[in-house]
Amino acid sequence: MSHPTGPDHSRRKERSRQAIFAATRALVAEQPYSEVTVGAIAARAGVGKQTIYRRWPSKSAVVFAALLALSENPDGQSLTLPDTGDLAADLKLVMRATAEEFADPSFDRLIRALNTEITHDPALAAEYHTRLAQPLEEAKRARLRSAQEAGQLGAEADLDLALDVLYAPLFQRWLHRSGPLDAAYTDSLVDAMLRAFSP
Amino acid sequence: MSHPTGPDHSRRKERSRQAIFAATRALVAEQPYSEVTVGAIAARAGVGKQTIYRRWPSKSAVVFAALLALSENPDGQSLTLPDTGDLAADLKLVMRATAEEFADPSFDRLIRALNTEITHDPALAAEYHTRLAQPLEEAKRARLRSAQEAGQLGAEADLDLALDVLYAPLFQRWLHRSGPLDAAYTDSLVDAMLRAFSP
Amino acid sequence: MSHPTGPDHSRRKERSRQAIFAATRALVAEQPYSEVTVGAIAARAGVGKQTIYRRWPSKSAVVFAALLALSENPDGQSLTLPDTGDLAADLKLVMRATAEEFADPSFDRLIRALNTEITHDPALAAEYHTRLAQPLEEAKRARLRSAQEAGQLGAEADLDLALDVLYAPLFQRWLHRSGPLDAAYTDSLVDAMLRAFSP
Amino acid sequence: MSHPTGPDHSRRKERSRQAIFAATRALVAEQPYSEVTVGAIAARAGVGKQTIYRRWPSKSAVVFAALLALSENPDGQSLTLPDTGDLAADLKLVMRATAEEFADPSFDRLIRALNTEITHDPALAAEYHTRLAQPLEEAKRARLRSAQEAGQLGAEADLDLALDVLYAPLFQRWLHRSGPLDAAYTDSLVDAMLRAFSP
DNA sequence: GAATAAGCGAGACGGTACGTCCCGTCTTACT
DNA sequence: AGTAAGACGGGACGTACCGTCTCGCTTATTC
Repeated sequence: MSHPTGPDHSRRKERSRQAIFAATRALVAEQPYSEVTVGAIAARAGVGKQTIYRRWPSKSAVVFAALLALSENPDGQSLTLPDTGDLAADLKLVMRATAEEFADPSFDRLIRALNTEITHDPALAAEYHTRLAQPLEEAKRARLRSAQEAGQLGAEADLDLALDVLYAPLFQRWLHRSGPLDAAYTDSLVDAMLRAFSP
Repeated sequence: MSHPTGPDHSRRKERSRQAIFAATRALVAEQPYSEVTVGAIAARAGVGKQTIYRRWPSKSAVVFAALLALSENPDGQSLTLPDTGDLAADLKLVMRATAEEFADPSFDRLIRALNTEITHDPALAAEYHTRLAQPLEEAKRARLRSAQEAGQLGAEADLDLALDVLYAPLFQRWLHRSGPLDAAYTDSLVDAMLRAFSP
Repeated sequence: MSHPTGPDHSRRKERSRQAIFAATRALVAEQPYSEVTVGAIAARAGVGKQTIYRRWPSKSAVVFAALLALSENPDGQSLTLPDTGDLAADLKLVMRATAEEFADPSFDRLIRALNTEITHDPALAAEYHTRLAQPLEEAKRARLRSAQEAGQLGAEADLDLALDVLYAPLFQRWLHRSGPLDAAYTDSLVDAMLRAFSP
Repeated sequence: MSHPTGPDHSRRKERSRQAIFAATRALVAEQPYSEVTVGAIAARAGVGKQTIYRRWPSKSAVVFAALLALSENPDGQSLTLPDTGDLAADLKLVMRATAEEFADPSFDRLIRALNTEITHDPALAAEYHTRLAQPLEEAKRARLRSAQEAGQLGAEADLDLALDVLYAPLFQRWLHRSGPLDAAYTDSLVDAMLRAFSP
């Protein structure tokens, strides 16, 4: 089973691919996204600019691919959220962890860059949803479904809506820096969601 | 009554100011934000580039000012939301109207541009909150407070959290284009919020 | 009397023009012509690349203009060759001086570069002839005409042909490095020309 | 009898060699020399770039080799100029023929390219003289020597100088396009040379 | 006749210069 | 004094080739 595109320069290809991703992540983490240039990525990766342009059409696409490659689960095993039986406790734990991730400046810059890109490019947005957001959402939905089956959520509860109610306020507060991402806030979101969707 | 800046050039100043804002809004509405340039705004407004740079430090600031000027309530009268006494109906009406606004492509582009800027620039974000978001939020909060006083919401309800639960999912769905912004969705958000915060 | 092309930024313009010419001459003199780049000229001149491209269409044109500017007689006074009455002595003197000029490595590189350009671009060749070659040729022709009137050259002698016979072998020997450019050679050219065109 | 370089791939080698030369000549004849690229030669010849770089160090060298291969006398027989006993007539004939060769656009481009290369690269210049120029010059010199022995040229005449006087003006007029390469001009050169070097 | 290894076509690679675009500043002529 | 116009120094863009490298395939010889 060979590629139809010609000789398989796969070793060099893979090496440069990883170098490009590493350089991209480093640069996006250490300076504002708009000041990252394709030339700088190439130089840091020890790669010609053409090697980047041959594979991706724009800076956005490279950055996006670099973040995807970082986040993707390579061995196909699916994510699962903790399930102790105590829904409120489990959700509060997970949301506090999420809020903490956003506190890291590098991660913050990376995700802001990613968010800007998917905001302006529907094609990237679609790929983002398929490859990153959906697997994560599915894990969250699975936890809610388990709670629903245990009678902790209403039988008719719209679990997707419940997830929106949980996560959208957190995301928005982070994106607009409109308030602290602390445990009090995430806990109150969990409580509100439970009041809305309990039986 | 002259300005403290010297002889009275205020008429010219005001004329060019309005021309710049009009040109900015037109350009941002008709093409991707990143392709709008200060040079193009100046040319369209029939103004020298320096006239823009003398007043604002960057493209973002001009765009932001143009949007502020558009949205601000010039005569100081504060916004109010409808209050028929039926909280659910009033909120559903308002949220459907909000969702419809987002459907307009020009408005969509403008708000995405604005959102990108405030996402990356905390100073702009602060100004945005003070001058645009807070007045609107205050109007919404006032409506909820009125309902709370009428006993339609719990006495202890956190009204800011309630607003987040109502609006953040709507905003996120629009920003990420993760689903239709239809009445079914906005209505279900109102219902969820009411379940969570009713007495 | 103003330029029709807009505001007269003539001071800056002239300063950058001279800086570009100086940088060009320095670079062409110190390295092979093909390794001189427009970017390097701009950097050395402390000028943006666009300032060069705004004025000349290509590297060749800049180099050519820089050499023209160097060689042109700014105050309109015409060249004259020595005229002692002894034609052979005068010509031998002039040709030895010409041969010595070619011995300077910087000058050599500059003239080779110029020669390559006019060899490949008829438009440049025409300009070269009008502005550099013809004035010089006219001076030489005038010396021969003076000799002709003194009866030292045949009345019917084709003076242009005589000039070709004098200078073309010198030029070719230099261009192809096919032999030494010494006094013996230039003197023998003068002698041959005199034998061919004396009465 | 095998080459020292290993197994005898000489047939393939020779085929690709000829393909490279043909492609090179075609490309140099049909477009400006500076726009001919090694990649284009390789593609036109149906050959990998490495096959070219393995054999020649640069584009110049390939072009030069292609022209040498074209012009060289493969069977070792030496050139001879016509010798009817009438020196003036013989030389005028030969020079008219030379002038006509230069009129062919393809030939013109080829020779200009060759000239540019040998102008800038002394090593190529040396090879050019040894393998192309000298055999031709020797033939011309032989014709003059024959005339000298017949008493048609002075016994002391410097035949190399005579050749320079004949050919350099023709070459220079072609190179700089400074006048028509017609019979009147070539004839007048022959006449001038004869006046200068006759007994 | 199959195994071996040299050389080939193809073309991706790291790198450099290209010529263009736009930035934010500066200069000029005009009002 | 402040403006419209636009040239300027600077720097990133995305492209074209350079000369090198790696790959799989073709050949021709060797066992």
